[in-house]
Amino acid sequence: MTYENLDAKLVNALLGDGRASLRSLAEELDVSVTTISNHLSDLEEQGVIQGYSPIVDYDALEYDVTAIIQLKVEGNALPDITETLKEHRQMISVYEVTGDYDVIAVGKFRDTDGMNDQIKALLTDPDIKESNTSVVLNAVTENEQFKLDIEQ
Amino acid sequence: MTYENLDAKLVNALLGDGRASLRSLAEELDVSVTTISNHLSDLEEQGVIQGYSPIVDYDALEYDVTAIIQLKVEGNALPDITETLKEHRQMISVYEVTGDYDVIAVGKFRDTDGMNDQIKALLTDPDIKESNTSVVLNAVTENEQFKLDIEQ
DNA sequence: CATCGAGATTTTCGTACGTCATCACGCTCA
DNA sequence: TGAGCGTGATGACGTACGAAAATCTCGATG
Repeated sequence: MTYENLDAKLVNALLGDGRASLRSLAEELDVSVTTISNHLSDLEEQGVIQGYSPIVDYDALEYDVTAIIQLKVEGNALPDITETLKEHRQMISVYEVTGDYDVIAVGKFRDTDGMNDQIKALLTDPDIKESNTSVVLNAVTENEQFKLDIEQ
Repeated sequence: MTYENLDAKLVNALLGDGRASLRSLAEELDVSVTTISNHLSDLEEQGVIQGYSPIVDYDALEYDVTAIIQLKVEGNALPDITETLKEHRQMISVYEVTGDYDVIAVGKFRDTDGMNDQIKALLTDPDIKESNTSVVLNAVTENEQFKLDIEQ
């Protein structure tokens, strides 16, 4: 097994259970606990693994509405706009993109009223030339982290 | 402290560090280890916490291209299309939405060639009436899970 | 109708025990 | 020569269990 292979397998194992103990990981990958510990530290230091998080079901917590907001922005205002969006904690993802629009953002809200209020407040910015909001009817998959290829 | 309050604080603490030990969580929230253990089990059983995951930096792993794909679909083919997208493991999120398009999906690819191949393959489906792909220039924030309100 | 209180239920706690993570060390193998 | 291994020592960890505390239930009472 190559070094990189073990790293990829380790990441994949953690993607399966982010709270798995080093011992169980060692058993699963058939290497020693020491090796797991060393590789995991390396992955964290390299920034491949940036941290750990519970997978929270916001639907179960009464954040029922997800919306995808697309914006056309005055060219030089793009950094300001994305920074503003980023500071809204309910914005899950904010992307600067190519194509018809300049920014695509995904946000979660308690209800349609909460969504309306926040989006209307956002759109008062004069640097926003055009906007387009899609409300999510069904999140088929969301924020799914995929497992890495294992080279044989 | 109300029951719900402790649960929200526990989720928030885990959002800060998803591998935090029960003891450190107990100390942070000023309750016993047993209480943390019980509440955490409950949150997991209720589905509020659906699991745990490392936060993987795909950029560091040579998945450099993120694309947002929007599709207009023949009405009755929507479930098939979303299911197909879901099965592509590199699709991070797949949403059925209101608005101009019927489906919005976010995918990650090794490079633009890989992206092109996969998207072209997808678009051969005759039930897709129209598509629009935006390439992400800059992921300002991505898949950020936000902390819960704590009712006082 | 508001209040009380005994009993049941739920929630929290402390303890104890077996397991785990970490670190340093020297060894093995290719 | 460096990646991986095993060992041993130490402190931290997770879990089970019974006891204690808090909360809820609901009929009785003034």
